[in-house]
Amino acid sequence: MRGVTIRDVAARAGVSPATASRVLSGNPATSALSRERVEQAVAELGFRPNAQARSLRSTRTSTIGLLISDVRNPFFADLAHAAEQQALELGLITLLANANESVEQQNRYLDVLLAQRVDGLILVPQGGDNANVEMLASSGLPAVFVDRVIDGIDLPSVTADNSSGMGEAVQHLAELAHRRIGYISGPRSASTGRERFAAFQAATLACGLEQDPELVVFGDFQAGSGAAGARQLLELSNAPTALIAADGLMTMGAVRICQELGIRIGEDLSLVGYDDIDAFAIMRPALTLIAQDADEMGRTAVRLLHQVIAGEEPEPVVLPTRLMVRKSTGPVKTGVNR
Amino acid sequence: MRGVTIRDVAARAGVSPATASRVLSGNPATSALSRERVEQAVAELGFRPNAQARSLRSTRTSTIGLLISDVRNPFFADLAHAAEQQALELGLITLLANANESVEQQNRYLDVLLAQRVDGLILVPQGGDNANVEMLASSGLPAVFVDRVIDGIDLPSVTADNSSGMGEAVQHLAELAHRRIGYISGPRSASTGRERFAAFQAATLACGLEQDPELVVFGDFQAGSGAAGARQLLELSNAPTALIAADGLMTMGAVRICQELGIRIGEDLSLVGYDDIDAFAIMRPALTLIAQDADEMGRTAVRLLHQVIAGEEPEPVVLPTRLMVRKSTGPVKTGVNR
DNA sequence: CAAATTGGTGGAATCGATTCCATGAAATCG
DNA sequence: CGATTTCATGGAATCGATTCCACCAATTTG
Repeated sequence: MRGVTIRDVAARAGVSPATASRVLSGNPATSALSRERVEQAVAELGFRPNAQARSLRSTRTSTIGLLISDVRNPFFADLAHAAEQQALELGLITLLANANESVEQQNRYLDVLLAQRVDGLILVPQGGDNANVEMLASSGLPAVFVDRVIDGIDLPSVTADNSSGMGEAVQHLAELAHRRIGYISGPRSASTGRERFAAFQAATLACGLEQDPELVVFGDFQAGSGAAGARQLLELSNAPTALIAADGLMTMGAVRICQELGIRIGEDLSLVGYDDIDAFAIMRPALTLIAQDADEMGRTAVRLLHQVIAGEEPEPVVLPTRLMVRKSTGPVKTGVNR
Repeated sequence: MRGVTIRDVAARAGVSPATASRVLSGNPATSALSRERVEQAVAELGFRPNAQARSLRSTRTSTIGLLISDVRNPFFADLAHAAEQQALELGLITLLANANESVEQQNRYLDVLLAQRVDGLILVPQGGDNANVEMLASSGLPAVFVDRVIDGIDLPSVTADNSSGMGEAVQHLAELAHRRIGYISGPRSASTGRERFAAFQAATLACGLEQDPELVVFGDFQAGSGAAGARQLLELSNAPTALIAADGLMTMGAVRICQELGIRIGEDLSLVGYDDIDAFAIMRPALTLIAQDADEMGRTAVRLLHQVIAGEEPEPVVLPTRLMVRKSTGPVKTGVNR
């Protein structure tokens, strides 16, 4: 069954490999007769073109790579799903790779995807060692950044406005009379980590809130660090009355810790999460959060990449973020010390 | 930068392409001198071997395909993550593809992955049109089923014991005096859907519970169908006092509906979920659920595939499932009609 | 010291599909 | 009706790395 080549097909159809190839690639310069005979031979032999051989010659693979930072993060799962569907519509196949929030693994997959000669690459860059990403950018392979960018590397990008949603969140908490807001930040190595933190600082300053460095802890966008950060903040002698976490997984970690410590979210503590993850809607209390549109981000990334492949130079796209107020935030409790 | 071939490297190093190739593939029949010169040339030119050309000749790609049914289902996200890490340890690169619970899309990706000449394939088969899967099985390409199987197609598999956890769950509910248990089933097209349903029926029979066909609704393993199913069951004139959902996403849908209908989970209604998803642990009340080890399943699938690639014929592996009792199940309320 | 082994090397064939180029037949035109 | 264009086709080169085979030099062995 395996090892059926186009030569076998051609022989069976009584034509040359050249003609068989033309039929298979939809080249119009083929007669109805040979088209029919080749198609029948293909069916009879169960022929499957070897993509390697094909793209070796034609230098196109109709395949794009999507290198995300964490499959287990629902935000990226959604993004990947939307991107893949959009790619399918454009006739592109998506090979998904998971950097697992590790630069080393990112670089490894970068190598693999380049070696696979994908037609283009969508990348959620990890911070740290950028050598491979720089190589990618200068290689001329169509590529776009999604969600995060790397300063100094000029590639088209789709990102979210990391500032406006955060500003709304801080203002919302300020209006509820919170003065000390704890912040569980993403890593400084990620642009999203830096931008959200900067937005947090700017907003607390603008609202005249306390700017105590003790109120900020740095995590790595994974649940464990969110938990550790929340614990550290909540065990402060002068603990914050509200908490903002900078991504979905760290939010989950923070929630877990609140429960362990017996802190009632929405009453004893106001919590603002990040990312509009399904689970956050059905939690009780439902989580107030900063939402970004993962689906739109995924789709846009593919469209941008498609443009780059077509030789265009698309402008960077910045999608909005917004605060969704639900039940995990409330007025600060005055006089009651927990 | 692009288009550097091994010929360029060889020329720069002053050796033949054959020697350059040997150095690059770690063939011991190379002198220290040429090894050094080739490596330097590679570095200077930024040479990247073309995987297509390589595997065209050597028929190995060191790449495996992992075709899951839904990236957005945390169970499969966990499974994919674990599989990928295990593959990396064995020196294999995982290309992840997402069937999106659709046979058509599964078949499309099956074509692509075969054309990419992956060394092996791990597949969560969709039900329905099996033609492509049969083709796969008879093609001789190393392949294993994970999570689900297709009857009549003899491939090594890693599945969960869909029976024991379900049995425990029904018994647990029976002990809490529930007599009418609603069941939100997976599709009959999936082996897991069928097996869990069969286990549910067997267990209700064994425990002497009601076997009303009205108590069973069929979903498609996605959140929407879980919601629709839960609504249908809970709006029954003679509604069940307990609900079991057959996968994680349908469980989430069911929870959402309970909240919409104002039904207090764990008090008005007992709910047993499926899959040990992080979110289920931090929900209030924490969900009682049937847990399977997604990580172990992913790792085992890769190990099995590795064995198949090595020419062995591994036995099917069945992993245990177990009931984790938390707070969403409680004694049936007698006398109180909601 | 001749013969056999070992080790490194280069030339050339190879993997399978695509595509350039030349060719011959049919169709169109002046 | 001869000349030109169109069209389908086959032969052969090609993509880039691997690997078989032959070769030569250096070493070891009888």
